[in-house]
Amino acid sequence: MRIGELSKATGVDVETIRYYEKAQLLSAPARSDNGYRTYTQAHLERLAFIRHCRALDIPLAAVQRLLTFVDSPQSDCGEIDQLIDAQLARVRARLASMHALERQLMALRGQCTGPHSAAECGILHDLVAAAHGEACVCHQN
Amino acid sequence: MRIGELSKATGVDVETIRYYEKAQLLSAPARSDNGYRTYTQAHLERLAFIRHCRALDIPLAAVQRLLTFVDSPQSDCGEIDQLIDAQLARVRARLASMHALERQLMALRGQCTGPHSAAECGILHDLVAAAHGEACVCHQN
DNA sequence: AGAATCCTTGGAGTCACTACAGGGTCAAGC
DNA sequence: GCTTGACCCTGTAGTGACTCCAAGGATTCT
Repeated sequence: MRIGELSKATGVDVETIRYYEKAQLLSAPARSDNGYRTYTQAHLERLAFIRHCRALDIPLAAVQRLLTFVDSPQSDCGEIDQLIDAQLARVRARLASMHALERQLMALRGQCTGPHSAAECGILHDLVAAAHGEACVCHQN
Repeated sequence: MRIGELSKATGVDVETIRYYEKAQLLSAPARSDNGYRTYTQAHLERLAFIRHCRALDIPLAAVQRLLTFVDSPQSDCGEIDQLIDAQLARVRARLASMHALERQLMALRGQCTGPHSAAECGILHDLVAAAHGEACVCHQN
């Protein structure tokens, strides 16, 4: 299978596949006489594994760790749990701060209703007030 | 005020302040005889404004647009509204995908309960199954 | 005087790609 | 045989918003 076919089969961009090879996530495939990469079914599965992990927003370094577990099935799975837990914690922390952000932006957006000049804009006023250390609607609590 | 004092006054890293100057967000300050940057109160306020926007996760390019409105109070504020709306939309889109992510990771985490080998690990099993195109707990729906 | 702290510049590293530039290879059609 | 177009190769640079470091000069404290 050439790189274009692998790309179509997995939906992963050709450049991204080459990037994974350089980043040592995908083993370098055999080359045909003309220098083209020739992939096997094993490569396809490994790539699908990587993309599935990435769909879960797992960093590439953690994906690499997970791949070593795929390759050594006898090892203890404790670190796998830890990796997923860490990822869950990251996602939850980000989620909480994004919720706060949404509230803050909504409060800020509420400061400006109709069309008028920047000088009269409640949003800008609020952002400038915050810069003076004064209270702002978005960071009141 | 020297850069270290500005840094302490605002809680912004010295390197970040220099970065803002290079990125044209903060105007280049005067220099004292020894070449040290000398900041004014106006710089401090501008920096506080930038950081407040960044706390709302507004991209630096958008912050730069906002700063031009601070400098020209007579202009129409329509674009300000648009900027905040765009930011709110970005945050909400990210929020939705992060919620989905949390659900997926929780389902995946539920596959592994006790300590055992990687070969028996439900998490790894699920990730590999997904790589084979089979159903996985995390992307069932 | 020496040490610690501060300041300067410039460049590289982070993450996970993405986008070229400048070439080589191959199959189909004329 | 030649052109066209799709594919492939390598290597490098860019993205955003910093962060870190090296190598040196200035200032301040003891």
